[in-house]
This record gives sequence, C-alpha cells and structure tokens, in this order.
Amino acid sequence: MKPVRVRMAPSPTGHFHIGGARTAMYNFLLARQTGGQFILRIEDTDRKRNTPEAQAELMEALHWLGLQWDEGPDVGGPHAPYTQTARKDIYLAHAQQLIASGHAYRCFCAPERLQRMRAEQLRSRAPLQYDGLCRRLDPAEATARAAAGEPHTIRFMTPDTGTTTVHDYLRGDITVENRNIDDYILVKSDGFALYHLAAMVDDHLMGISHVFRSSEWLGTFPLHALIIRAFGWQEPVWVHLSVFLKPTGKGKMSKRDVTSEQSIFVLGLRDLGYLPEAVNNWIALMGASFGPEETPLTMDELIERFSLDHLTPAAARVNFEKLDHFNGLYLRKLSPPDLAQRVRPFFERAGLAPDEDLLRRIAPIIQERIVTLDDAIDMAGFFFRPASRPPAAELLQKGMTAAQSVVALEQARAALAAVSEAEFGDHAALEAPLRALVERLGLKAGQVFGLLRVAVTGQRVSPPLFETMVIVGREQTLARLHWAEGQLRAAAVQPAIDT
RNA sequence: GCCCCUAUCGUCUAGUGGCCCAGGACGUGGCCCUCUCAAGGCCAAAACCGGGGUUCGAGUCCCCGUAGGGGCACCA
Repeated sequence: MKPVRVRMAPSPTGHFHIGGARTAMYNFLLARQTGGQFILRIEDTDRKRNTPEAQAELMEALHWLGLQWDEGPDVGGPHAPYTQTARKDIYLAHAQQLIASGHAYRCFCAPERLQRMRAEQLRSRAPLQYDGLCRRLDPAEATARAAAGEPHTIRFMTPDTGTTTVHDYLRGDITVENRNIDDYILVKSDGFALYHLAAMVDDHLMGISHVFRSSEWLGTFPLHALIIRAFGWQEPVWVHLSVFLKPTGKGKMSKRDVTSEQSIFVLGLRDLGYLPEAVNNWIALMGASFGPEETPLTMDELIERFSLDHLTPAAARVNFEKLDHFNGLYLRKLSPPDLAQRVRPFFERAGLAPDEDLLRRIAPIIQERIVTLDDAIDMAGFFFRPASRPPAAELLQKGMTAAQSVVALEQARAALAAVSEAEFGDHAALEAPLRALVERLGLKAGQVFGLLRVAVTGQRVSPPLFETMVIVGREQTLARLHWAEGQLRAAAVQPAIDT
C-alpha cells in the first residue's frame, strides 16, 4: 500500500474517550504501516463548547497511548495552521467560491424563524429540513444585503432531484435521494465554518488520502461527498468506524456517561491503573481483527497486522473484563524495575512514600496477583505502613481455637528466631522450618500460614508469606508474631470469640 | 415522524459460495497445582435473528420481516 496521509480531527469539548482513541490509533497504525503521515488537526470552530483543558487532555491522552502525530498544532507541518479557528478565512473563501459556482447561497433566516419552522415540521410530521426560503432569493439581492452587513449564514445548495451515491470502504455503495439531503449550513453567522465545510476543505488542502471517522457521520456522508464534488476535488477513501456501545448494549457510549467505576476516558483508565499497552490492545480489538495469533500484541505487531479489510462495520459493546485480562497480561510481562516505577505514583497518590529499593523487591511478588497498578496498594500497601495489629477475630483461622493459635504462634516465632539474620534473606530458609512445624502441630498448612499471614501483614490476602517475611525483615516479623500472640492469649480467656 | 447503517457463542471476533455437524479470545463451569489471592495447565458448555429466494451447494449473495444502532443543530 502506498503511503497514506491520515488525520485525527477531534473537537476539544469534553474528556477524550476510548472511541476517539481507537480512531486515532487506526489512523496511526495505517500511517506507520505505509510510511505515511498521521496528522492531528483541532476542530475548534464551535467556540461555545471548546475548552483549552479539553485540548490539553486530548494531546496528553494521545501521548500516553504512544500515538504520536507527524503534523499538528504543536509540532507544525507543511499545512499549518492545524487549528481550524486559525483557518477561518480559508473556509470563507471556499464558501464564496461555492456561492459563485451556484453550489451555495446566503441565508438570512433568523434562528427564531428556523426554530418555529422546525416546531411546525415536528407537528405536521414532515421531514426536519430547511424549507428553502432563501434559496429562492435573487443572488444579486442576497449579495447586496450581505454587503450591507445583514447577518446571514451560507448554506449548501443540495440538488432537489436525483440521487447521490457514496462509497464507504466497509459498507460499499450507499445511495440516497437528494431530496433527503438538507441544505446544511456551511458558514455560521459569526463567520466560522461548520464541520461540513471546514473538514472537507482541510482534508483536501492537507492531502488526506483516507478518512477514518465515526459512523455517526454516515447521515451527512452524502452531503460531504456533494461538497467535495462541487469543488471538483477527489474524494478520500472513506472508512466509517462503528461506534462503541455501553456494556449493556443500550445506546452508544457518551461523553456524559459517568455511570460505572470503569472509565471510558483514556486518562481515566490511566488513573485507574491500566497500562497504555493494554488499553491500546483492547481498543484495537474492538471493531477489528488482527489475525489468528494470541494477544498480547505489541504496537509494532498492531502496525504490521492492521488491515482495512479486517475492520468490522457493526457496533461493539465495550467489555471491561477483557481490558482487565489484557492489563494482567501486560503487567506480568513488565520487568520488576519497570513495574516498580509504574506503580510508584499510585502509592504516592495513596499517601505512601515508597522506598525505591523496597518497591523493586516487592514488584516480583505482587506482579502476578494484581490486575491494575492501583491494586498494588491493597496488596502491598502494608509494606509501607506501620504494623497493623489485627484483632484476635482477624487472626483466628477456620477450625483453630485461640489456644491452638497461641501455641502455633509461639512455636513459629521460636522456629524463625532460630534462623540467623543472614539466612533470613532466603525465603526457603523460612519455609522449611515452618512446614516442619505444621507437621508437628498436626494442622493444615493453610491454617498455620493463614494465621502467620494475618499476624505479619494484617491481611487475609497478601503476597506469598515467606517472601513477604523476608522483605518485612527478621526483627519486624518476630515482633508482629509476638504481638499477635498476646492478642490471642487475651482472647483465649474469653470463650465468646468464634470465627 | 423521516433518512441511513448493522446483524455468527453472554461479549469481542474468524469466516470474502464448498476446507464449517462453524475456529479463537474474554467471561462462565469443572479438574489439576497451591500458604491466601492470583497466575498457570487441562477439559467443558455456549452462536450462524426469522422467512423467502439465487445456486449442484449459503453463515457467506439478493429480497422481505424483526431486532439493535446512528443521524435529522448557526455541535462535531
């Protein structure tokens, strides 16, 4: 395939979500695969809804995912500027060109009139379209009124008979009757172009060869083709990507969705503790297939395997369980130092000050039992907190009395005390005597180790016991065991406690 | 109301007329491993929306239903 020029053209309104991320990724993948360019263009012509924060967030999210663009507002490029508000005059000139060629006209209808018209159409169950009042105006008169400063918009003059056929790469030909295509506004009365004009002009001027966009654009797709054809330009290859549906399947995901604790926002996912590799892999697979091999796929593999022919046109429900699975996969592939580094901000956010060295020693023992980076806090936060001093009820294991537990604790402490400081660094040196103890006591390993686990970590769920003890250290381990012993001894005289 | 799109296991998907009594992954269930939790290994259940065509032959092409989704702004 020859090098493509593709573009991601978000409008900086709310939070950047995974649907946009996937569109950006497919653009990126095809650009890298073919040796083409990936362009970032900010569609900010709606000055009412844009926010600078949204633009910053979107760029940060793209960076986090590793989807670097070749041309864009920050890096520049041969077709600068890459921000639509800065291109206002370009669109205006093109709109005028359309008026001159008879493909567009000025409309002086006030918003109030349009509103009334729509209300009436709703009542009479007529199609919701502009009624064409200004279309019938004498062009010379319209020009004069505009010159006199009368506020107006510029509308596209859609043919009122015949049909228009457009071609979507995933769906084939789509034919619609021209009377069903509205005379859409191209330029607002504030002089800013709307998407319909601005995007078409930019895509042409910037030499875009393939357009990936959401299937929400299918409705106005014929209009866009008509506009391009009115200019006599060549159309890009159109690829309308399916939308993401909520996990329930009821409706598409929306920027206003805050329903679940799972996030549909890219940066939200990051803060939840997901890895960019996992997020990339996850969203790539919703709406496309990348061959028979098993995941996880690296970005290079995604680039290599991406194909327009393996995109699916149907809407996909987002499945967060699969994200969890992918995240676990990638988490386990990380080197311990890498894991330590990635998990550090989460500890800090939890108010803990993790020692770098300690973090690196903990990494390998939590690696295969956390799903998100944030899970590390629940699993290993105790390493960075003072001894937790669990109550007797926590310490007691199933089928064990307090008295039995005291004995087990005493003997465990004795066994561990017999291990020298030097040997304590090896978890096998701890495991052997404790297993022998389990044997002697005639109890189950799960019972004794469970007791020790709670005594040492304060948790019923923790990393492996012996490795944990090694990291906690000889002195602390013995102290915690001792404390638990006292706790149980007090409980033993009060028979009321049961598990 | 009008226009458009889509339709394979619960979910994401493979399948581009015979290789499909439909393959993979997530999830689910069972077993193994096991100091908790995981991870890992093995096994299992689970789908071509319905009806008509076309064809020697249809999950694959066409039509009609049905269901789901999207759009109908001086938003993108």
